[in-house]
Amino acid sequence: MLNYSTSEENYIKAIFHLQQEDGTVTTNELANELKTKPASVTDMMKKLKVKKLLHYQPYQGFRLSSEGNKVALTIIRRHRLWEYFLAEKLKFSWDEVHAVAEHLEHVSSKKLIDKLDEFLGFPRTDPHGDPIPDMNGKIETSKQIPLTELAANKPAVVCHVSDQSTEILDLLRHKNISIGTKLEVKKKFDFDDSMEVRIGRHPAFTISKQLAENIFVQIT
Amino acid sequence: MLNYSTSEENYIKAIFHLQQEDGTVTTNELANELKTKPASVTDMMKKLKVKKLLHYQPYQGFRLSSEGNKVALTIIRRHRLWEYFLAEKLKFSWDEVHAVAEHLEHVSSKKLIDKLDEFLGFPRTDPHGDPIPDMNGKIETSKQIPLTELAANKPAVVCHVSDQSTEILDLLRHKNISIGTKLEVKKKFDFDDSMEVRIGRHPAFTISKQLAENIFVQIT
DNA sequence: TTCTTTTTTTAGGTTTACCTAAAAATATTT
DNA sequence: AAATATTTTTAGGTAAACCTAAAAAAAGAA
Repeated sequence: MLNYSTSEENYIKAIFHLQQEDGTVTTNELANELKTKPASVTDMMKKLKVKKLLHYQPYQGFRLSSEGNKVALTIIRRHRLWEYFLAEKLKFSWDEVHAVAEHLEHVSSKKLIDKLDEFLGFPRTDPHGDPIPDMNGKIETSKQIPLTELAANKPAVVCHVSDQSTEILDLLRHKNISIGTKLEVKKKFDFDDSMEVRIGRHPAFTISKQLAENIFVQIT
Repeated sequence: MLNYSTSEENYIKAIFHLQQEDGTVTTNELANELKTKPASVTDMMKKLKVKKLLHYQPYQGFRLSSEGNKVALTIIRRHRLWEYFLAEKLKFSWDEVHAVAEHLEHVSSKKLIDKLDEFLGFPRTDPHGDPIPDMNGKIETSKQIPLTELAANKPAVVCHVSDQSTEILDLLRHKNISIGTKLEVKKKFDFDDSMEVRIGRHPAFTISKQLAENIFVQIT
């Protein structure tokens, strides 16, 4: 696998994430995600097309080629392993790891990453509950659903929080929810889409629609 | 302290190292060290002068300002802590750490480096025996002398090897010399400046002038 | 000291990754 | 379907960090 610039890597990673939801990604979506201008996106798309990392016809949006996907997965592997390292070994808090990992992920030595993986004991998920691709780019695809879609009285475990702001962390800490928390939805209110949630034998409490949308769980 | 580009950091680091020997650094020396062209060096010197990181009058060579020195020491701190991490935790061999640390050193989070330092147990030297600056940029200045200058029968400990090629590593391994090895010079031969060296109670063996020049020791 | 060589700087060009503004293509409304 | 709005691309420009070639300054030799 060739080496790519930090900028190219950031584009590839962003496309990978956006196409999980959309299938195909548009110029504006990508410009917005990367806080850059549509014209810059078009420039880069031409370059990545020449490098055969993505499929792109002008005005038609784009998606990664299989080579592009492979590249994306190695970047995500680096990112998540560094996040795990920062949280687990250096005791960074949950909401601090992302920003630092954004920089570390661009150091591209394969040997470094594989040895780091080994040193960390081959962790399967990062501190946000996202799965870490293995050496071959294989990634666990567990069916994560937002809390809004969890049926009532189904026991589930929190595996991911999509928003990573300090504000949401604060709220989650207050409600005693973190990755690995086992919970059940007891009741949903159609009026404002809020819900009553219960952790173990504790008394149930209320969660807003906005919060529930950002909490992802796996049914247990 | 401000943030500097990877390129700026590499220039600052190179000047720092060169001025240890020379006091003042010339355009050609620096171009040679960084494998770039003299014209590029002049460009960068102008920029670093504006940023007040160095003293520079056209045609007069340059040296770092006190601010420049501070910056250099934080980069060296990052580099050597990462080298220590790679060797100690990830089990990289001695001659592999440098190349990877060259990339990691440009990740500029102060918190990352201070936490890494703590995680590693505040090591005082990197795997090559070079001292690691502390959080305030203080660096141990132990009088390291090349083996060529060590008087006969003075016990000393190997603290540094200046050349870091695979070839020298190979030779050192064969002779059983590494950082921390305690040795004594038994005899010097003026004809070719070779010397007889003895490690502990083992039989003495010969070291060439070229090798001795690259081995640095501290008297114990 | 003057001439020659070496070193350093200037002038002008390239590439990467951005940008703005305008043109072209596509989508949406009426 | 035509008009309008939005999205995307093109055209042309900027800054960083490099380059080559030529000019200027400094150093060394005759």
